[in-house]
Amino acid sequence: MPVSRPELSDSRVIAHVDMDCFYVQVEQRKQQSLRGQPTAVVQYNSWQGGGLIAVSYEARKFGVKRSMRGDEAKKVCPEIHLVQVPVARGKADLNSYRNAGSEVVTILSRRGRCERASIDEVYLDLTIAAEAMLVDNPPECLETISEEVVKSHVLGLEEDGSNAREKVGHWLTRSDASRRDKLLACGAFIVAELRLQVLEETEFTCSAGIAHNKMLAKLASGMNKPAQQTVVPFSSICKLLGMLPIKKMKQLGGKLGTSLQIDLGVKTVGDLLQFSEEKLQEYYGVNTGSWLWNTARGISGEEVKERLLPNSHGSGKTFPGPRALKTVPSVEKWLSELCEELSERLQFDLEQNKRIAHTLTLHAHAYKSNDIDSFKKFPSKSCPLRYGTSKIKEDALILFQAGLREYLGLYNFKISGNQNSGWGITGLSVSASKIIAIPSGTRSIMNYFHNQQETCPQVKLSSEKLIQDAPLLSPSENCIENGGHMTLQSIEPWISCSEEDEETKHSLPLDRQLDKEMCKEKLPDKETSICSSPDAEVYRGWEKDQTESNGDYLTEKIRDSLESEEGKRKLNKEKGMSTISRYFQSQNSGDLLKVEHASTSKLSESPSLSDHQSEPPQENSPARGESSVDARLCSHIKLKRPAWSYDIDEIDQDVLNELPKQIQEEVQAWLRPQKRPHTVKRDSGIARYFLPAKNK
DNA sequence: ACGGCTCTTACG
DNA sequence: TCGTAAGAG
Repeated sequence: MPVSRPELSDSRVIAHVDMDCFYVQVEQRKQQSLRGQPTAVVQYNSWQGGGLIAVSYEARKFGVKRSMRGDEAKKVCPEIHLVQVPVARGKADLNSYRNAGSEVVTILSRRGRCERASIDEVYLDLTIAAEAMLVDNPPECLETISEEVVKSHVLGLEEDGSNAREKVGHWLTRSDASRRDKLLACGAFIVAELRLQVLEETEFTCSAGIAHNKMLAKLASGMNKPAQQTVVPFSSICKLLGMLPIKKMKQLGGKLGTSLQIDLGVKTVGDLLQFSEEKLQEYYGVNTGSWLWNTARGISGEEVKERLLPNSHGSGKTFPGPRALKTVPSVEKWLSELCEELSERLQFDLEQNKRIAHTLTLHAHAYKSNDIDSFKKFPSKSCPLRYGTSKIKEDALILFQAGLREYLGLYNFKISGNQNSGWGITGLSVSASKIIAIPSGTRSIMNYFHNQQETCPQVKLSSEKLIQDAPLLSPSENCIENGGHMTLQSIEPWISCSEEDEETKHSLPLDRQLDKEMCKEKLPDKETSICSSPDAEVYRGWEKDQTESNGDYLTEKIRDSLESEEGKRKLNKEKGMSTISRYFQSQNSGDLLKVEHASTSKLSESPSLSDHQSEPPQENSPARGESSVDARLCSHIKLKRPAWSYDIDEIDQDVLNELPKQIQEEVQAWLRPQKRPHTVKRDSGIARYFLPAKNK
């Protein structure tokens, strides 16, 4: 749902740049003979010639549309060239487009804050650059203006006939213009340059909108395509929105827009002006109501975020109708393909961008026949993400099984969980999210762990969560290995190592526990992470040697848990506790819990655990005031292997009492599961538009 | 029982 | 927090 943001400045210079039929351009660059030809990119789908996902402007003239099938397109445009999307592992492979998108983003980010909005779109905040230009090199002083910028469209200028360029040129260089208009004019110059650079360096054309906010820039970029740009002066806003069909506004293309039409009789954005903010809030809630009110006036304070890379990676496939997957093994097979692609992209992201994803999520669409609640949705499930293709596969399958069990219900799962009776999977996807840049430098790594400990010493686990998520925790938990060195050289090997290597030797070298359970607030962001010295540091692969059994162990447990509710509860407790135990271990409460120590591996040969009391200064040791905690944490991070299971009765109350209060509370809460906090249903509001139309 | 396949954001 | 839903392209 859209949310209103206060407008911080009304003279920002914001651009939206949109690649023209991007996939087609990528294919045309690859195969130059397609240039200028009516062309479309089709997605592999033998049914009716595949679905079009991008259509060249030449083909559009013939009436070819996206969301036509290949066969239809041929009918209206027999000359059309249909190019197939690359296929890998039995599914569409969009990597070439992603990479091309990155090329463009790199160029477009040169002049100001840049937000990658999708594979082929970015927002730019050019305020600073435009202000600077206005000071140093104002358009009114320019002697010549480039072809590209004089081709701009300026809303509100009547561009009738041949003198359009003259008028635009005049508007751009007017010395008596308002400051806002001058800033936009500067923006137009900058964007024209950027677009030219994109063309020269990538061969791609794009269109752009230049305005005072994202909403208007986006609107404008679509007004003159392809390969053109459009400016929205302040004075043109009213007219622009007054005419605009409500559905054309971003965020109003779906149910909300429909609801506005039906419930309020609104046809254009301008029609919204009649309604008071309160009225709109009454209908659509405070946030959306305010957003609508502001939107009608062309007000949008949404900022351009600095983001050049995606926040998540996903890989999915649909299995429509008769192709639905009906057995667990077939699901496993496809899951495996999807996980391979995902893993590959994660490795790539790691190498290229030094980022690590922390959460793995599985989504599925399913149907089941002959059941009361056959409309139930397949629940999505997530767990900590462990690097390594086969680990991802393993975990994804576990997530799937957990989801399936929940979807089918205990009874049906037991009866038919494994055979094809009554259920089918029509869509599967795995995705990786919570992608965080690896802080570089020993100090920042130390800081990283330290901060996490400082800011969130409490293990954030509610009993509710435990029960819910228990079976979903990672079967094998990694421990943290921080050798104190991190260099490119040291990171490369395990990045590029082979599958076997990866599986036997390298797990993800990051603290999933620490960041996930101890301290989400203080994850290193641009401010806190120190990008200082490229000095020697290592993220060693966290060894693993307790893995093999764990996957099976978990599977067993799930199976066991099916036998009785009691079994289920027990399992949950164990899983939750193992999570807590990991924390305790890193807190150096070795005797608190009885753990099954796995054999040591070569990585843990260094200083022994007992050193932890004394300062174990490592090379490049933190050696700052707070080093004691750091060092201790690190030594544990380095040496301790979290237990997979332990005996709950072994918890020593005395030791427990020594723990920080918050931890104690968490443990107590776990020992005596508390009732859920009663969540109050939000004041009814009128959530009408969320309901299917017929229910209204 | 779908156009496929991604991706982001907001909410409870 | 996780899981869901809407929305965009």
